[in-house]
Order: sequence, then C-alpha cells, then structure tokens
Amino acid sequence: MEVFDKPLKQRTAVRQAGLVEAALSLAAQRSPADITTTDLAQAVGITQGAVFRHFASKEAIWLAVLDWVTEALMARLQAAADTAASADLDLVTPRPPLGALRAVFLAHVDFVVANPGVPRVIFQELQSPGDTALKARVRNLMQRYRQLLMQLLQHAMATRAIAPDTNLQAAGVLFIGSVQGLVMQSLMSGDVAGMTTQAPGVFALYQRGLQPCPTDSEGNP
Amino acid sequence: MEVFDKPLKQRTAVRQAGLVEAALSLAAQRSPADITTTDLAQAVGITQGAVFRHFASKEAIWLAVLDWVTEALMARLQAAADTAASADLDLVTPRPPLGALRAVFLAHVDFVVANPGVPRVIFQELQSPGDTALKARVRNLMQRYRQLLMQLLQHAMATRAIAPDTNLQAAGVLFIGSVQGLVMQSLMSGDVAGMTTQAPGVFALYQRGLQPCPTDSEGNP
DNA sequence: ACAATAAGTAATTGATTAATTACTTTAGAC
DNA sequence: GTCTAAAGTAATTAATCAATTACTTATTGT
Repeated sequence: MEVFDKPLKQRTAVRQAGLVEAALSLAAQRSPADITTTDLAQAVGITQGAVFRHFASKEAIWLAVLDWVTEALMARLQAAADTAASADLDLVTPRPPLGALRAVFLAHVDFVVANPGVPRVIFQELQSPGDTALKARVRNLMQRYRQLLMQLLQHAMATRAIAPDTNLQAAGVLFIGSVQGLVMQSLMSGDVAGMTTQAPGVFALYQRGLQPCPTDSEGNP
Repeated sequence: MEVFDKPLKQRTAVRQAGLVEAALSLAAQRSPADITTTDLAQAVGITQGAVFRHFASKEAIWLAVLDWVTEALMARLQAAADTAASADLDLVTPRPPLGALRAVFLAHVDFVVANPGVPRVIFQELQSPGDTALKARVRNLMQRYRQLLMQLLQHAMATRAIAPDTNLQAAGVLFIGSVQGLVMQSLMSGDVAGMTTQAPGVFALYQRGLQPCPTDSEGNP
C-alpha cells in the first residue's frame, strides 16, 4: 500500500523525464504525429497548460525523446560490442566469428522490443523534409550508429573474420536494413516480440554474406 | 504553344487520377501527414471544396494512392521476375545465379527512385495502430510481395541456386530489409538517386548469404 | 438547341490543438 | 513559521483543416 503521497508538484527535471517516458510509451501504440500535449499531460497527471512549464514547445519534447533514445541505445550497443570484444581476448575458449556484430545486432533488437515506440518516432522524424532540428537528431543517431558499425566491420576484416573483398559500406547498409526488415514486419503484425524469435535467423544469413567460405582446414572431424 | 484549352471541368476519373498523382508527388517532398486537401486541390488546379466531388473523404484519397502503388509496383516486380525467368530458359548463355531475385531487387529500387513518395506513404500508414483500412492496404501489398519472393526463393532452392539449409523466412525478411536499408539512407540524405548506385553492392552481399559455397567444380581455369 | 447532370466555386462550420494568460497553490530555503 | 519561486490550474486564443452548403457554370447526350 502506498503510504507516502507523491507531491502534486514535481520539479521540472522530474516532469521532463516523465513526459519523455510518456511520449515514448504512447508512441508504442499510436503514431507520434497524433499524440497531443493533452495526451501527454494526462499520462503524467497534470493539465495541458502545465506541460509548457517544462518544455518550451511540443517540438522540444520530441527533441528530448530523441536525445534519450540516442543515449540509451548507443550505450547498450557499445556495451554489447565491448562485452563481445573482451570475450575475443580469451584465446582459450573458441570465439564465434563476428561475435561483436552479432551482439550489437541482438542488442538493437532487444532495445526495440523493450521500447516499441522507438521505430515509430524515428520514422516520424525521417518523414519531415530538409533540415529540421528533429531530423538532425535522427541523423546524429544514425551517424554514431554507422561509426560503431564501421569500426566493428573494419576490425573483422583486419582479423580476417570477413572476406577481404567485402564492400564495407554495403555491409553497413545491409546491417541496418536487416534490423529494419524485422521492425517493419513487427509494425505490420503488431507482434513486437516476434522480432526476438526471428532475429538469430536473419543475422545468420547476414553473417554468411560476409564470411569467407569455410575451407576444410577449419577442421571437420 | 498550347492551342487547345483544357476544359475547366474534368471527369471524376480524370480528377481522381490527378489527385492521386499529386498526392504521391507531394509526398516525395514532405510528410503525407501534413499534405492538406488544400494542397492537393491547388496541385490539380481546383478549389479545396471541389476535392470532395471526387473523393468522399481524405482517407479515400490515400486508399486510392495505395491501390495505385500496389498495382504499379507489383506489375513491375512481376515483369522483372518473368523476364529473368525466361532468360533462365536459355540454356546456352550462362545465366547469373539468383537472376530473378536480383532483377526484382533492382526493379524495386528503380520504382522507389522513380516514385520517391512511396516510402513516405508506406511508413505513414504503418504508424497507425490496429486495423485501419489504410493499414490493411499496406498489409495486402506486403502480402503479395512476400508471396512473389517466396516463390522465387523456393524455385532457387529447388534448382540448388541457394544453399539447401537456407532459412527461407529469414531470407524474405532480409530481402525486404535490404531495400529498406537503402530507403532509410536516402530518406536521411535526401539523395534518392544514390540508391541506384549502392543497390548492386548491397544485393551482392545478400546473394552471398544465400548461395552455397562455390567449389572448384565450378571451373576456374 | 437545350435540359440535365456533373463539376466547380466561395463561404461557412465545427472540431482540434499548441500555446498563452491571469490567477492560485504548493514546496522548500532561510 | 513564512516568504518566494516554481509548479499547477482553468479558461481563452488563434490557427488550421476536413467536410458541408448554397449556389453557379460548364459539358454532354439526345
């Protein structure tokens, strides 16, 4: 039982976090374009006008949402990459090839499953033309994503984990696309969790496109 | 010089086609969500109210757009598949492996380049939750797309053009995703034509994920 | 030639919604 | 305790936009 009444008035920082969370949460169910400030206010338990005590405009809310997503997603992806890379240093246990890429792939899928509103927000902002502030945020996210990817791909090529003639730029596009394929399917079926099931199979195919052909020197008994 | 005045009044069928074209054309530049009936009216040279002489509602316009897209896209993809398949029958000229899949892939990319509004419209309708009429149209398009894909994949497997242990469902998801990856990039850079450049490289990687490893029996001189 | 019908206009309606305003209340520093 | 700044409310504003209405004009079949 809740004994302590939470105060009616909350600090701006708290409300901002609440509104960002509400925005992402509502975006999981409907299009971000028709989430109104009234919806957001209601979700956090204040009136519509009060929203503007904490954000200068509605756009500012989505900017904050994108900032949150960027930080949260990149942190998880980087962590996944680092963990897999440290496993690489263990020279005793046989490591899976492209382990880091696989870890990042699965971490991305997990993140989307845990935050189903994210793709909708991204797609929403990609729609706008030219150089809005919101689109710049999305571009920044993609830029950092691509940077991480290229780093992993280059390392994989240097350690001969992928074929030396691989088109790395195409490999990057295909990686992002493979996640998008899963996302699109989930958006249509409404079954976000299904992504988790299909993810390994899709990555396995992606992996086969990069790897050098295994020769018999790999040692089949 | 235009000698024949086009009549001020046009038949509903003509106006419908004009409005659909205008909608797709405007969607190439901005989000479909903020294309107003006034915009559409202006694009075809009538007043806002006149739009509703030809469509019962704004939603009906987007339904017609999706119908047009479905028919046009599927016709082109089917044609590409058929052409490639008939080339397969020529047993003299050496055929490229997965030629039909490649033809469909490139035809899809060409279609998007020629109709840059299409991805925006699709993304827009995917946003809406549940089972709106518009989303049903998108689902129908994807259904037909998947059917064509699976047909080609199964044929490829039957003719041993792809590895026998290939996960066909994952192959379908990855195929669609590989196009989506290109589309997303173009949406961010604004450079739709760049898709054409990158498409072959991306498909080559996709192909490598499916094909059985070439053995020396393939005949290197 | 001439209704009849389909297509067009201009103006209006009603609903929605982001943002503002004038005022009230609460929390917390002193 | 009390005073103040921050947070909240309720009501209003101004803009936008899909759809309707009453009325006008052009095209077309007979």
